[in-house]
Amino acid sequence: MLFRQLQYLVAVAREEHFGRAALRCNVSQPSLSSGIKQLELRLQVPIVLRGRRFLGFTNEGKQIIEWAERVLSQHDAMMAELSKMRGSLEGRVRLGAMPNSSPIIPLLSRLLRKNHPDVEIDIHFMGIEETIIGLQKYTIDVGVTYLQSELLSGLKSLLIYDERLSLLVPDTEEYEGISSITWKEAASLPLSLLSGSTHERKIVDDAFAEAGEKPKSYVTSDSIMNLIYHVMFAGLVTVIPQNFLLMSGKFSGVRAIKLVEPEVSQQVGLVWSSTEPIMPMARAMVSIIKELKASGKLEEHWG
Amino acid sequence: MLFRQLQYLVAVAREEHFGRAALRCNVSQPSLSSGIKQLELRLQVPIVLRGRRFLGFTNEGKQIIEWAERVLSQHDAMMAELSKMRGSLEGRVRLGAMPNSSPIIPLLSRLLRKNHPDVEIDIHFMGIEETIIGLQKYTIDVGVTYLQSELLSGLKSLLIYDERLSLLVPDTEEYEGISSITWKEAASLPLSLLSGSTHERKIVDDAFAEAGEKPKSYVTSDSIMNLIYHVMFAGLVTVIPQNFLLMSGKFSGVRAIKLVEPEVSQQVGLVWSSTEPIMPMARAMVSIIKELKASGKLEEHWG
DNA sequence: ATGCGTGATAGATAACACCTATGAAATTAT
DNA sequence: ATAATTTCATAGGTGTTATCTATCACGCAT
Repeated sequence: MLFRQLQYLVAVAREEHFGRAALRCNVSQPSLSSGIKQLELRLQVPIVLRGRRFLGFTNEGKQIIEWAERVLSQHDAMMAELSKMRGSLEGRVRLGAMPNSSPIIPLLSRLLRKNHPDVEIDIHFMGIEETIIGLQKYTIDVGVTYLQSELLSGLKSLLIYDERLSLLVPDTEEYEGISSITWKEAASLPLSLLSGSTHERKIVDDAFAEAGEKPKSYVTSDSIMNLIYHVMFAGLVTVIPQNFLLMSGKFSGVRAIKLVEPEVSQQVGLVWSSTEPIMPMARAMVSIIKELKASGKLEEHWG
Repeated sequence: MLFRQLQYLVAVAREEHFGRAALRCNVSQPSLSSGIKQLELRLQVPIVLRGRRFLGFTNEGKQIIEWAERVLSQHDAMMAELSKMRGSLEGRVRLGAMPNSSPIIPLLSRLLRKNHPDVEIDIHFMGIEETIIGLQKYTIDVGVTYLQSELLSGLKSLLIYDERLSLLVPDTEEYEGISSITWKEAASLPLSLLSGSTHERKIVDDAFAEAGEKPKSYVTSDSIMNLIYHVMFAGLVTVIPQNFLLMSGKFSGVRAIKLVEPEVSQQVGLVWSSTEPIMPMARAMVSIIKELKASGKLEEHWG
């Protein structure tokens, strides 16, 4: 049962703990232990660094894990294909999404649940580069990211929506009646922005740069939710994707103002590996996006 | 032991015969039979059409085979990676090559044997489209084809050499002293050309078209060797890649003449899947090509 | 009919994947 | 220091199963 052993191995890699890994695999801890040992015996190479507890993997082990994940990914895809042939798609979609796409993910999962009630969905938020690596290494099935990246060669993609940037401000008299604002003007306001060197932050910086500004950010955070809270409770303003606010009035005490000169627009879409045949989970997600776009639910979602 | 069962399945698919498949897998025929049956049981789906002999596969079976090949491809890659870690690369390279590249393949296999004596090589000649499909379906590890095809997106490639076309003529006084000839002139000679709608034939047709000619082919064959024989024994002329003849005097009674106006040149290179990490067999072939190009053996090979 | 090829079936055996119970070493708490 | 806890390995037993050899059943050709 080599497949099982590979599953044990990746479980140990994820949990870094034999007991929890066994739990995740629904076997007893000794079974998992001996499974790993059998694997090392058959592959003729030590994999786990063992002192009286889990100490990590050997270099060979790390490589084996990468391959094991690929093997299992294909295995799971085969099983999914089979379940579909038998009637209903079963299994798990591993979705890698950029945080900016967070508000629309529920639309996807809702449709997924409707069309394929037996499919679970694992959502992991990650950066664009990480998403692409995940697709290449088969640790995720599909990604949701910006499409215009150069990194997407060798991958297939499908547009979901255009992301527009807005300025989020407190709903006070200071900003009353303002329906649009230029980046230049915004630069002089008390800003809180996303941190780091992410693609998302770069878009904002580029837009300011195009308006000849290089504003400093009073508060820097890696969480959009946290930025919104800063607008609510600290009187700062921030730049967020429109879709975070356009679902009518889910946040109170804040308002979104259109940012112009320039009007920044980014394509957000589904990305998946261009293998042939297409992995069944990826295909399922693609048809869901198509259904979503055709149904008009997207526009409805954000008014 | 699902892996074994998948191997049984693809063996049956290849051999279309249970006994030979068992032989190939080094197990007895009943073992293989029950292995297949176990697989059908576990996957809950009939795979093989059974009357008192092998009658083909069900539709589900055909799909399962595709996935099985992908799974096993990753499995074999993992095993190869492991053997490399343990000292020497072991396994089998599945090479898909276009027939035109036939003369240089021995150079590759010779270097492969030198660098990796434990690696076997399976050479299958096939068309460009077939090669690309094979790479996508993981039925081959690397391909040798023309590089300028549009179909190569999502694949990695490395130039091996430039293919030039020559006119092959009988070594008689009729063609004595002629060292180059135009496509226009060649069009009026008794031609024998490759058949079909292959990429290789299209290049020849395009060259003639560029010279304003659309010659008819007295003899049409899908074998370059056969075309050469027609030049030798039927007094016809043909268009062949230079490299078929430039290895000094392996064919007697024929001569190659340079074809000009236009001078046709096609890049021939190694192609492989752009997965990450790169499959070990593909990596081995890549480094062999690099070594070959650096060593100057290629130029030496054809004078 | 007779013989041959092909795959399924029967019965026996050895391997092994799994379990529970327990042990040994290291870390943490008292 | 001593005890408790955590963590993984080991021991022994059990049921499953992958494999083998030997044989059978069916189709097909001579």
